[in-house]
Amino acid sequence: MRKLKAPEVVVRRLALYLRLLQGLGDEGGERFISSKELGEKAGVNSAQVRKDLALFGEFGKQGVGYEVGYLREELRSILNANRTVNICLVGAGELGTAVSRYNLRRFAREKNYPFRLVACFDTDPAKVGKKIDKVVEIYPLGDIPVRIRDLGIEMAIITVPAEAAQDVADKLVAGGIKAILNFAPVKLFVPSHIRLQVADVSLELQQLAYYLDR
Amino acid sequence: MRKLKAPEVVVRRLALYLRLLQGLGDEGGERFISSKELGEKAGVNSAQVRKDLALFGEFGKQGVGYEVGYLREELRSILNANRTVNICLVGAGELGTAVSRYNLRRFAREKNYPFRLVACFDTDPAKVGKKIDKVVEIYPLGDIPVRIRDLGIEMAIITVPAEAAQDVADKLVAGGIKAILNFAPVKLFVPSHIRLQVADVSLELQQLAYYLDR
DNA sequence: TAGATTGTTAATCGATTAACAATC
DNA sequence: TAGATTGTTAATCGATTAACAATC
Repeated sequence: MRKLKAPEVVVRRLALYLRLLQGLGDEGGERFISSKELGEKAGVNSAQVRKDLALFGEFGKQGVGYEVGYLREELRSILNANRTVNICLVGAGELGTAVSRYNLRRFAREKNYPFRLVACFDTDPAKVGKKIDKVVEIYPLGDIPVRIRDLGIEMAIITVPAEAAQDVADKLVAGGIKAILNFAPVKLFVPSHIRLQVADVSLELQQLAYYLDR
Repeated sequence: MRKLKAPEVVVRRLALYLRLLQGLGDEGGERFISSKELGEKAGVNSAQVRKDLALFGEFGKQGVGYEVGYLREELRSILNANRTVNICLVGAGELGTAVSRYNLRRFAREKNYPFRLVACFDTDPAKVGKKIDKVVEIYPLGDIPVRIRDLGIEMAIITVPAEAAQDVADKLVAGGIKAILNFAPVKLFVPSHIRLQVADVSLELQQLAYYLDR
């Protein structure tokens, strides 16, 4: 349990480095990779790659680079990608169902995909009791605290309408969730010990639109 | 056509301010809002709000604040939210279909939602020719250049598998797209005049996972 | 006028990049 | 040994916050 407070932007790049290393394949490829090569794949400066990694240890060999397999395992360990993380989804609408299936499939197909969806929640009584992909049950929102505890859920994805999102976030926090990925188009406020990540499609489109005609 | 190169992070906050102002409602609310109030809603420092806005003009009145309706219209103009922007989607799989429907519905329901989905593209011959929500036709990838031109498409959303994403991006760029929102779990490389925004669910989950046990 | 809040300058903070001695 | 590349320090760059005169 490292108590390291790396900047968010560094964590994001580490996740990218890990993905790139995993894409390199176990066999057949080069055994070592330099910060220059990794930087090119990631679209960042080689000094930045070295600095990011150096925050967590000395993983490289001078004159040679980083051993791919070793660095990959180190990053998996740093990012908690070396264990299964149980997640849940709140809001089993169309987007929520699509995201759920996407996740379930990656978990089933990729041996290193660490996120396992173990529960969904929805207010709609017609949906409660049904299952997504025949495996993940949909529970009522009131079950959030029990299920988080009993199923060992650590992170949640919110795909409810904007108006409901803050209330859902509050319930998740009260239930003991540790991190939230929010798809709802609202700014959420959560206690500072809860990690919050934003996946706001219309905000991102609006950002892109700024650059049109420029 | 302002030729202003505002930092990306400022543009993101402007989009957030605009959404907050739109949420305030035309009638009934206060006529003016201070940088302090807007900052609290947005979760940012009041000085930052003033600085962000001051980059584009003098929108406020000393001692009073910003007139809500006026500031909203200015922001809509700055962000190109005051006109309809035609968009397309490549990859009419489950996630793509969900995102498409989400968009179509917001466009239909919210009078100020500026993004209109006018075309989808997919390689699957079984999908080509069908329509999403009975209104948006699915075309083969080869049609990208023609449709971009004929339908006046400015931005694209990519929801194809990782392996296909770079090729799709290249086709979109060749067809004259101006901006791309990428959901595929790969780092894309595009020319510098093309704006690229990332919506990478598994990368965001991986980022969140870092903070577990910390 | 007195109080409030802007727009802007200056101070602070943090992140990126360059440079290079250490060393494989 | 000669060449390459790391880890790290120093230099640069950019973004955030504080402070305040201007003024509604």
